Amino acid sequence: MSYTLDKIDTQILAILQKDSNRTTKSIAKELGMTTSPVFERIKKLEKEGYIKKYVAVLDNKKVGLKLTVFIGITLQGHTRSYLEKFVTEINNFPEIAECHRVSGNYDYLLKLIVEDIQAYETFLISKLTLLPYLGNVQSLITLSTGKETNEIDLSRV
Amino acid sequence: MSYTLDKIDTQILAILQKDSNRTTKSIAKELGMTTSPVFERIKKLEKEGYIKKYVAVLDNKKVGLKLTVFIGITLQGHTRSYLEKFVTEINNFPEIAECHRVSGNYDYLLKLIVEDIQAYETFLISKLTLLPYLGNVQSLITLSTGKETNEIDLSRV
DNA sequence: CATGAAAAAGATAAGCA
DNA sequence: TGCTTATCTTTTTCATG
Repeated sequence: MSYTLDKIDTQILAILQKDSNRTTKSIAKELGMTTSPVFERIKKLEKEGYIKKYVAVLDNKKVGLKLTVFIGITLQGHTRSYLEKFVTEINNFPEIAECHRVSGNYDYLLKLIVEDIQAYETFLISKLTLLPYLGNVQSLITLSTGKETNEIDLSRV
Repeated sequence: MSYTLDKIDTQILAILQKDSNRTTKSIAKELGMTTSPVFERIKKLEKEGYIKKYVAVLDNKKVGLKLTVFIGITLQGHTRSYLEKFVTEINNFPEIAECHRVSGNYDYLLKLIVEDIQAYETFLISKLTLLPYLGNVQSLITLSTGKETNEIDLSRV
C-alpha cells in the first residue's frame, strides 16, 4: 500500500515543510539533481498523501487574534454517542483550532484562538457551556509562546 | 505602523491559508477582479507580515510520527533566568512542536510529536527529565484527533 | 486598477544509463 | 526504473497608462 520514502524524499519534504515556495530548480540544485526527478517526486509525494496541502501561515496577532487558550474538558458520560456528538459540535466552532481526545486528566484537550479575553468569555458562555454532558472545564491561558511550528522532525524517519 | 485590512485582503488571506497553490488568476476570478490588484495585495500582505510563510503540510502518521502528546509542566522556581533557560532548552528539542507559557494548572504546556510510546518514553528519560528545576510533569496522550488546523477564523476580523 | 509584455517557473516528452 | 536534456505551457512579475 504505502510506498517507502528514501533519503531524497525526506529531504524534499523537509525543505517544503519549511518553505513551499522553493522552486523545483532550487531544490534540485541543493540536492545535486536536475529538476525533472525532483518534480516527479514532489508529485508523487502529493499523490500518495505525504503532502496533504500547501498553505499560507498567517500571523495570528497581526490579524487581531491575540489569544490562544488550551481547554481541558471532562465529560459527564462516556458513551460512544456522547463522545461523537461532542466532537461534532466542537469541530463546528470556528474558534477551535484543535480538538484532541486524550488520556490523562481530561477527556478532551482543545486549542482555541480568539481576539482577546472578552471573546474567550463569550465563547465559553454562549457556546461551550451550552453543550450538554459537559463536566469539568479547565482553561490554560497562553501568556507567551516560545515555539509554535507545524514542522515535524524528519531527521529520524 | 500597521496597515488595516479591508474585506478583500481578508478574503485573500482566507483563500491562501486554505490553499497557497491557488494562482492569482483564479483568486482574481473568484473575487471578480483582475490579477494585478490581487498580486499587489498579496505582495503587500507578505511584506507587512500578515503572511509569515508558505509551507507544505505533511501527514504526520504517514511519515511515521504517530503519537502526539501534550505535556503540562510546573517548574520548581519561577525566577526569570529559570524560565528563559527552560524555554531555550525546550525549543531545541526537535520533538517539540509547541511550547506555551500558560496560566492555570501548569507553568508550561508543550506539544510533542514522535513515532510512538517508546519514542516518547525515550524523550522523557533522556531529555525532559534531565532538565534542572523541573517540577511536576503531566502527560496527555492523544488517543484521536477530531480537528487539527492552522487556519484561523477570519470571519470576524 | 487594467493591459500587456518579459522573465521565471511549472509541466511534459523523447531518449539514455 | 529513474535520470538528463530539451521543449512547451502557464504563471509570475512588472512597466505603462
